[in-house]
Amino acid sequence: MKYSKATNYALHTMLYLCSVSSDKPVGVQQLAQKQGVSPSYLSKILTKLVKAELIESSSGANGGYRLKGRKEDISFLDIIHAVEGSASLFECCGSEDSRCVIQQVMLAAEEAMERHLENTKMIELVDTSSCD
Amino acid sequence: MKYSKATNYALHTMLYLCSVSSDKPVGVQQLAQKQGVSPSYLSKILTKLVKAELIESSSGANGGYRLKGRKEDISFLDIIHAVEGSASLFECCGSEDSRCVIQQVMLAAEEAMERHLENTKMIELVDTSSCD
DNA sequence: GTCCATATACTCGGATAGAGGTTGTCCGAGTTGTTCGGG
DNA sequence: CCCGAACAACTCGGACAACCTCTATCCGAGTATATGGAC
Repeated sequence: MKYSKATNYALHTMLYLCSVSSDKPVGVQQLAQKQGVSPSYLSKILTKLVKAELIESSSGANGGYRLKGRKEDISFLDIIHAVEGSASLFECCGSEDSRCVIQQVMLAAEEAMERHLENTKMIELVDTSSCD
Repeated sequence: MKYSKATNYALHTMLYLCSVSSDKPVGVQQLAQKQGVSPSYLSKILTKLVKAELIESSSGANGGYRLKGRKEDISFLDIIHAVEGSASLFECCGSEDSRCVIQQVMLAAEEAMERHLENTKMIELVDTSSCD
C-alpha cells in the first residue's frame, strides 16, 4: 500500500503551477524537466488533472497547462482523488457491505486522513516550497 | 493505492482469534474455510503476524495459531503494519527528505489515520462482529 | 504395561506462476502560432 | 501590404512493453500427537 509516484508528480506539478500563477500556460517539457520525468509520462498524468477540471490545457505553439480554478480552493485531496481515484482504500467482503465492523473502522480511519488532506490547500505551501 | 486483501484476511483472522480467546490453537484450515481462502495462502499471511509477535504457532497434530499478547493491547495498526510494512505511504524525493512541504503534509495526514487505527483495539469489536 | 516404530495431522518455507497495476516509451493526429513567398 | 501555404512547437490519446507487487498454488521438510505391535 503506497501512493504512486504519479501522485507525487501531480502534487509537485500543481504546487509549481500555483506558485507561478500566470495566465500563460506552462509547457509539459518544462514541468517534466523540473522533476526529472519524461514529458510523455507527465502528460499522461496531467490529463487526469484536466479531466478533474483542476487545470486546463491549451494546444499548439506556446501551449501547455495552467490552473483552472482558484488556487485557494485546490486541496491535496482533490489532486489525489484525481490521480488515484476516489474509491475506498479498504474493501472487506467484495461488495460495500457496511455491516462489517472492520470495514467501519477502516473507513473511519481513512476519513480522518482525507479530512486532513481536504483541509490543506495548495496555496498554504506556495511560499514555503522547497524540494521542487 | 489500496489495502491488500492480505490485510483484510489478517484483520478478520485476528478478530476471530480474539473472539475465540482459547488456549487451544486454531488450525489454519478452519481459519481459511471461514473466509473462503486457501489454507496455503492464509498460512503465508499468518507467518507475518507470527514474526510481529501478535500470534504464535504450534506445529504438529492439534497445532495451529493462537494469540500471543493480551487482546486488549492489539490495535488495528499493529496488524496492518505487520502485513503491509511500516514504511511511509508517501515518499517524495527518493530519500526521506523532510524539507519537502508536500512530504510533510502527506506525513501528517497519514499520521492522522494511523492514530485512529492505533486507538482502535481488537477487543472493542469482539462482541459486535458480523461479516466473519 | 512399556517401549519404539509408524502413521497422521499439522505448520513452515521456498519455488513457481498468473493477473493486474505502475511506470514509462513511442508515435500518429490534431492544433496553434510563426514564417515566408506570391500577388 | 495582404493572403495563404508551409513549417515548427506543442498537446492528446492510444498502443505497447518492462517491471513489480499481489494473489495464489504446490510440494517437500520438519514437528508434535496418536496408534499399534513386540516384548
